[in-house]
Amino acid sequence: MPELPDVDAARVIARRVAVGRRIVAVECADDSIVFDRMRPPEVRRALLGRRVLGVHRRGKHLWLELDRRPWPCFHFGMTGGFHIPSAPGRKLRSSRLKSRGREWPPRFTKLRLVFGDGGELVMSDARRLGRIRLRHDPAGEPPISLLGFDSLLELPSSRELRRLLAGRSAPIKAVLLDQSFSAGVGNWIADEVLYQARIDPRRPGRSLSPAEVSRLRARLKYVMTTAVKAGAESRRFPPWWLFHTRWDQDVSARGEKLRRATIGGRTTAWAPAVQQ
DNA sequence: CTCAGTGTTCAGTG
DNA sequence: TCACTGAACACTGA
Repeated sequence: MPELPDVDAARVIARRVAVGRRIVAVECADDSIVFDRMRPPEVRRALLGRRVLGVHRRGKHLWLELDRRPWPCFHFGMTGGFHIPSAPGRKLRSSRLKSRGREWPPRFTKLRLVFGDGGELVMSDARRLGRIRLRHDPAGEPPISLLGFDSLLELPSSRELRRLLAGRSAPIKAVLLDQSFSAGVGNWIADEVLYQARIDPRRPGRSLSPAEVSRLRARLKYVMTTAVKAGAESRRFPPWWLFHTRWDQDVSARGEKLRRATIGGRTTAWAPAVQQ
């Protein structure tokens, strides 16, 4: 699920159900990997009885602001995410919905928060690469303090971006995936941005011309804002985006032949005819 | 059974 | 010390 647009959608959901409410019950899986060596009692002690004052995001990290520290911080890894109970359906149409999709709490629930008004927020994670941590100053402590600029909210100027890229010999795709460079860029967004900026993902970061850096910046801003606006609902992305064909087609929607290779440790799709 | 996967971290290397 | 690379992590689903 999670690239920055998905995480921002989770932020909006959490804001709606949690802000202004008090946590009246906490269920916590005994999973010292996802909880980063914490045990359930420590988690419960920090959260139970607290009021939620806000929800914050930086890059792909989220945290809840409570009326007392420490605060819970969430990272979704590859398969984590927030869930809320589905709206009370009119008629529960028999077996189909029961087995899949609508079970509550969801399979792989790691943390379940119940609020004073009866609302709930669950963090689940099948693959267990996500993390839940407690921090007294989330933005000031690792891992969030180690992030680079937020790719949605604080894009540097082209000039600054050129400076940041100057020392980078890794492929530009790998640089974009580096969260200490541009926080929030994930695999498909890196490919999308490079496709739209017409830059070969294998190019060393430092080899980009000023014009290319400007295009990169503009397309990063455009892809992020568009994807966030769409609420991470990919059906609403413009039809010509690489996104729609990058996993399973030989050509882009515009008819350009696609090539795939591992770059920066990830499967990368690009259109050599238009990306140099 | 095998393999890839929307992400990060760590060890080893230059 | 820094930057880079690739393996490891843990599990699902095709």
